[in-house]
Amino acid sequence: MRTSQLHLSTTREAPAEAEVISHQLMLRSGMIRRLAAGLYTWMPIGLRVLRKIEHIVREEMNAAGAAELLMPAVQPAELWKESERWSQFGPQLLRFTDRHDRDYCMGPTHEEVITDIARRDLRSYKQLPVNFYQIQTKFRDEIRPRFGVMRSREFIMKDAYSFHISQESLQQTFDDMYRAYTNTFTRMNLEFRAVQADSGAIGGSGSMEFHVLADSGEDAIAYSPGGDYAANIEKAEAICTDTASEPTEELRLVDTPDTKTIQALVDNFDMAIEKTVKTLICRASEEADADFIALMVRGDHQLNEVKAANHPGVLSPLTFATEEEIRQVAGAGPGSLGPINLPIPVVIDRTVAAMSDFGAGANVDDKHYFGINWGRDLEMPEVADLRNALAGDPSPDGKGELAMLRGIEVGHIFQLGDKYSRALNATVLDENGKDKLMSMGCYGIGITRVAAAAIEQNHDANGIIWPLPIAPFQVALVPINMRRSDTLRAEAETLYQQLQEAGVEVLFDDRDNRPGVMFADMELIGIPMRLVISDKGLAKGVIEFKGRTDESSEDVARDDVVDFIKRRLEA
RNA sequence: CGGGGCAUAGCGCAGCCUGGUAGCGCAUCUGCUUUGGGAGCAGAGGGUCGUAGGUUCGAAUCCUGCUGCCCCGACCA
Repeated sequence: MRTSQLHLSTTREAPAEAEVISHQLMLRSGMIRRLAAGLYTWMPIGLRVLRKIEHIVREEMNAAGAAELLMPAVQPAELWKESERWSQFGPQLLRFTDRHDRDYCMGPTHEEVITDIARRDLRSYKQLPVNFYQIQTKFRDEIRPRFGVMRSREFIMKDAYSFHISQESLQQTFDDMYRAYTNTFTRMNLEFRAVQADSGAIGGSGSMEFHVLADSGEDAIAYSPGGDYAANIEKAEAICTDTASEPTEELRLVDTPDTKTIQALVDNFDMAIEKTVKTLICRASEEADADFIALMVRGDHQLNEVKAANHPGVLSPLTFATEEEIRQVAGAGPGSLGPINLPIPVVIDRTVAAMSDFGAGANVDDKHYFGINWGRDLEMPEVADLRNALAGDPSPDGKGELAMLRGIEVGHIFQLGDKYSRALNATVLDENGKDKLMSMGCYGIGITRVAAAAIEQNHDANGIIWPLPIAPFQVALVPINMRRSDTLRAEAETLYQQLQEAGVEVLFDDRDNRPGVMFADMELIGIPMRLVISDKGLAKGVIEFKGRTDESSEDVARDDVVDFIKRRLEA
């Protein structure tokens, strides 16, 4: 392709709205253009990247035995009412009516549609297992679309759904998908990690996320450098190996004016933050014998909201009590809460259970208890894993200590079980001729997000550094002052032809620009290899080669240059 | 949706406080020169200052409503 045909449109400055580097570079390089909040046009150069990503995903899915189909983006409300997600999904589901006043939505995901297909088309266990996938545009009316294409409202996803007669079969396909995803991201030359993930309200035994590693990633990943353990911070178990020491202090009630925060407690009373306890009050679930429930973590620890919401006594989604509600149930404001004389159920984190001689609010304004000890001063409440794991915690697999990484979630594989097959009554006849609910798995890759994540992971001051397998072009062919030399023009055209005939994806910069402009543009859009052809070089019989991340260029004999590039591509 | 901010040419910004001819850089167009790291000179085009109202002789500027966008929170590929 020639730059003159590509509509290459680059800018030196990024629009002020772009915050993260991938968004800035995608706008500057002309990959995408914004239409409205969370809606983007993929310009020719951006679309080439998308197609490359799709191609690899498609090949790996096909290789793993999945069958591609294409479902409608618009879905009828009936199906969603049947699964009860019409009411559960909330405002993230974009709904509208047609001319007959029938309800529809833009598909945010396709469990309902595929399960409907399955219950109509699958009759016998002999047809199982089966794994369908599609690569398709989704719409989720996100509260806050952000970071350009990283979290847009309209995006392209590869979503796959598998159907099984048994858990063993589901597990096997799940494992196949795990390998397919590993192959997929490996082939894209991305640095990634598969991590255990929270399976949320759906339950199920298996849920793994695939994260592209990048310092700017939104998700924290806890992993064991010496072992195989890796988990999303939402899921990572926080282990406490300490046990409570014998009490050495008396319990005492202390006046603590102007001490509403843990930090104030530490500052005003010279208290170690590890000797303080933070109390959070949230709404209780129906299982609890109260409207509210108190959760406690050590002063310097962070409540893990996913773990909290998963606790049976806690209302999901997690809803913190308002200050007014706190006053009603505890008799004091949020700055003076603690376990003693708190008339609601209490759940404490494992670390809190191992504390002694600690301080916490007295449930009276401006008063705290110091020297609290479990067993002596009050009964030990229920203990649970409530906090975020931290670097240095023991690894749950028993191998060494946890370390932290940041990642961008680009894939998720999930064992759904029979949640949707039950709701939509998707059954097949088993070997005894009896109806049996199929179990399901689902497997997603955010195609558009992969493009953004690849940039977050691979860029420098000059622009994008595409990994070769997903680069819009493999080679940039840059002629120097072609307009002044018919010889050079002819040579450049010939080389362009030869590269194309050799199957090389080459972008020929045929604009009448100064060299600096062309170099800067080719680097900004991130083409992995560059060939510079000039009269000067041709006089010596050479073409100049430079890799996108190379410090300097090297001369390659004109006659060898096509083979040289082919060898590079095969490497 | 709650909290904060912004809206002036395609992009980045100044002007607003203290009302009176709308400006700068990049980009675009023309001409000449230049040509191995985002050229120079000369010229040109392009803005109902987000929108609706109000105050005023006069509003980009002051006031009010609305809309859009960005940032922080909960959600997710």
